[in-house]
Amino acid sequence: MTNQEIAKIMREMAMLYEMNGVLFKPRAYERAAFGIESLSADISELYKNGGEKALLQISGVGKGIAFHIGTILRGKNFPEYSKLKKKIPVDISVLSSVEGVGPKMIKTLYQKLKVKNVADLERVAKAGKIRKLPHFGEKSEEKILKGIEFFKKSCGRRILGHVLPEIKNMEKMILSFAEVETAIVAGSARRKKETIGDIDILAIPKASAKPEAIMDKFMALPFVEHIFSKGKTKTMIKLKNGLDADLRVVPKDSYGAALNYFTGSKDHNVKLRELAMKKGLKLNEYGLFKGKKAVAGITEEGLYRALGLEYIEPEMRENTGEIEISKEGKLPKLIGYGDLKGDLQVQTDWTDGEDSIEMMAKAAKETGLEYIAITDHTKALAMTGGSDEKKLMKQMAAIDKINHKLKIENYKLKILKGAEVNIMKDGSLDIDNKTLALLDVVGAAVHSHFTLTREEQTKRVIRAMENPNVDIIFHLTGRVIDKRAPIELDIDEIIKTAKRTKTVLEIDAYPDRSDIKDEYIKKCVLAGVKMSIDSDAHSKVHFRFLEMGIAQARRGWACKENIINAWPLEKMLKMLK
DNA sequence: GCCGTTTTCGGCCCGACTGTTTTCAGTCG
Repeated sequence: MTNQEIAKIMREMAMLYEMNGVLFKPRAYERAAFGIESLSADISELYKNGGEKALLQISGVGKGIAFHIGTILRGKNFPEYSKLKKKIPVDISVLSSVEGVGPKMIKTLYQKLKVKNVADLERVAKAGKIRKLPHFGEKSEEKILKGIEFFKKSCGRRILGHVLPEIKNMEKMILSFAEVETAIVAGSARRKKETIGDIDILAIPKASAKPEAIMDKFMALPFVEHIFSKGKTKTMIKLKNGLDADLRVVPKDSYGAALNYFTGSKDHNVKLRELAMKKGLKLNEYGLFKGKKAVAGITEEGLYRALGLEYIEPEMRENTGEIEISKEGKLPKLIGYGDLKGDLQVQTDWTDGEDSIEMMAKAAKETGLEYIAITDHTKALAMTGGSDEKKLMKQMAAIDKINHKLKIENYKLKILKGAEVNIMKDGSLDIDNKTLALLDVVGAAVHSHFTLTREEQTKRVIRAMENPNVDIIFHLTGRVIDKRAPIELDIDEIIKTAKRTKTVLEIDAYPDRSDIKDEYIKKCVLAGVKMSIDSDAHSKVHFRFLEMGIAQARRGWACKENIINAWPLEKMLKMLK
């Protein structure tokens, strides 16, 4: 069984207990589900090697839940689950994903109307049966139907890199309202998660302005599809692009507390509130209070300070140890959004890119870079017109010429010669070593045989890393979010080999890839393995993706010294093999 | 059922909005 499947059962358990009015267990199971979902190791593997004891290291999993997971993994019945499920045999996970439908409602709908799934729900709602139930009415029924409609066309979470321009645009529009003093996007977009489920926006009204006026303007924006709820301080809408957006308006004195609250993550916030409580304080979105007196909350910095913490960057706020380290004053100084000096993976019209070497170089310069490596595909990737040794030699000569030209034009940008060579099934490369040795930057990548076993894939990539010419492994796991699963790899073994062979692991910033992911970045930082942040640009407009790569690195707690292309050119080149 | 700078028992984050009632439960974040 996969981590996802186990996590799903834990989440269902949480809802089943919730339905039955059991206290505290729902939260416990939810936390266990979250812990399992964010686990990098395979839970069944963990159990096989270390038994129930090994499961205790999963956050939110204690003796009780470890025992239950053990039972499930041994293929046996999990008695409490079967019992509760028998009482209310419905598709809880799916039903609860309908907006506005929760555990208690699911229970009532099953007991009174035998609703087991979304199709049943739609049928009874359309038949007008729901409005006749006690505590339900016409409006609840309409709300459910609307929820089903959105459920049907819901596209789930969206890749942040894809929707970020729209989000920034929306932020700008709200900022332009006459009544708004300041507005900022919070939530998972501010934490720069790979994907986001909705957009949270915080606005502060001008002293003279009424919050209602801001709400009215917000709801009148052209991209609003539907209004879920509207109040003086909180409005929830659905956008035409399918995303939900919440706007909250708070007084100026609460800006820091509100921004912190709406940025999340939920777990980070809970931990902060617990910390406040232990200090005899109360934290909510309006401030940090001692009795009725606010002691902090105007700024986020002040809020953290009052809690005895260093300021924690939004990208770190996941309650994965950042609060503890912050207490000790030992937070890493994360790489900044303006810190990149180069980009080591750039494709051009020599293969599957859209623009010429010179156009890419000039666009890179405008982005603020000092060097780029041209890394077109090589011959095994025939569909891209990949280079063979001869074409690479030709391209190297062309790069010399363009570098010369840029120098005369006083463009302070250096183009490096590189390639994105293919790692073949057996770990060999599709370009000979003699030619690779002539390149400044050799990136190697898996573009085929995605379904080999974990052992085979690991061996294959390790062999590539052992090649004395391979400087960087590009997009290590090969995943494409929502399209292709990552290849199976023994990450710890890969990181060990990277350290031994001085191979750099890339953080591919192309939004669909975002590869390697944050938890692997954290492992690299710990192991002292260097990384690069590359755009994987296939067009001159793609350099904007570097922002997403930096975000990913920050979520993995990486600093400037961990990222080789944040270094000056000479120092970076010395690092390469 | 979990967890620990109130530590092996006794707590467990906090508030907005809605709909159906008329003081609050359910849902959401």
